[in-house]
Amino acid sequence: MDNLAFESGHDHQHCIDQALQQARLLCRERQQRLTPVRELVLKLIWQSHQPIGAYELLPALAEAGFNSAPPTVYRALEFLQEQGLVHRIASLNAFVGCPHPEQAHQGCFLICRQCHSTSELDAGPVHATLEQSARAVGFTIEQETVEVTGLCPNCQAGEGSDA
Amino acid sequence: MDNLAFESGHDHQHCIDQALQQARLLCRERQQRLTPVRELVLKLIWQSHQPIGAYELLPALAEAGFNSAPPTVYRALEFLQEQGLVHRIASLNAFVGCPHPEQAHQGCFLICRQCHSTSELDAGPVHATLEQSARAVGFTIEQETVEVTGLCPNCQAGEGSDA
DNA sequence: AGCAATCAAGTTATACTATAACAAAACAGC
DNA sequence: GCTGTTTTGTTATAGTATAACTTGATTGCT
Repeated sequence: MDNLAFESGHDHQHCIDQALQQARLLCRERQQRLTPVRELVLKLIWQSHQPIGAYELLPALAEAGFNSAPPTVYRALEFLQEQGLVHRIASLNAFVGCPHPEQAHQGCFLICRQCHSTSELDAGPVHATLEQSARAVGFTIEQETVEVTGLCPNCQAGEGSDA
Repeated sequence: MDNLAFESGHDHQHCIDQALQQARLLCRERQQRLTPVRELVLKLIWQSHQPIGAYELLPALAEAGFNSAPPTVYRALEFLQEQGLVHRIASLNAFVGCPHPEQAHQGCFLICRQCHSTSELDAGPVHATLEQSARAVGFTIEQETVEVTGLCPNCQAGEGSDA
């Protein structure tokens, strides 16, 4: 689906701008308010371009003149999650920008344990498999947490030359 | 694989006894020490038969005369996880007994949001799907977190009659 | 524009989850 | 029994998240 995270030479600033632009558009369409603090949180998350912890965002909020107590950032994160603009990575207690916020979906992530780059995959195939297993036992799926940790292509190369 | 959690009439005490028996056996085989505090933690986890938080275990440890500071339980949990006897559920910050500790494997869980019963599925099918997606982008999988939340059969029945 | 209702942000306090670091005790092999 | 190793006790603290109440901004109505 979207594996920019594993490509070395992509235009990061372009990523950020595009994500923000789309967020503004979506929020307008949905009549949701992408307030300054919410937009800043989203921008910071995209700037990191890796899963980032809530508390890591606080200093930048403070610098920008906002209140930098935890509830501020958690409230922004809650909003952004509701709008599908960011996902939470449970195994890392961290948050990452969603490259496809236009329609609600479950996340499915590949997370490099070394460089922490994270790629969101199409959750479709995994969902189909899970749906089948769940149906077999009569379970109704509402939410899926699929987080895969390992080594991205770049870091595999690195490990090989180290050894 | 093992869906006891969704079957209403299973012999719970038997579950617990069997899990403990197998744990003792495995640890002996592996020359690992299933000390009293470790065994107690394992027993408590199986008694709950649902994901249970580390701090919820502390009172019972205190009653049994052990130190009940967090490190005690976290160390026991770490050991039990290393031995494959329990899994951690990242999306709940909780721990659950593993019904198949005899060989290392990734967990794949169905978690009922209402009654909190949790069933560990065979991770094979999901793993195959993930492996394929990962290979396509050159990612090497090391660890999988697959946690599905929804409604178990029993609770679906309950919701129907409520509405 | 003025008002009321709603939503968002500020603020303080605290709950929950997990680990670091060092001391004491228990255990295993010689 | 001595010694090195593993486990447990103990104290302190780091890291993550939310409750509850106050203040401020925005919206929609008249």
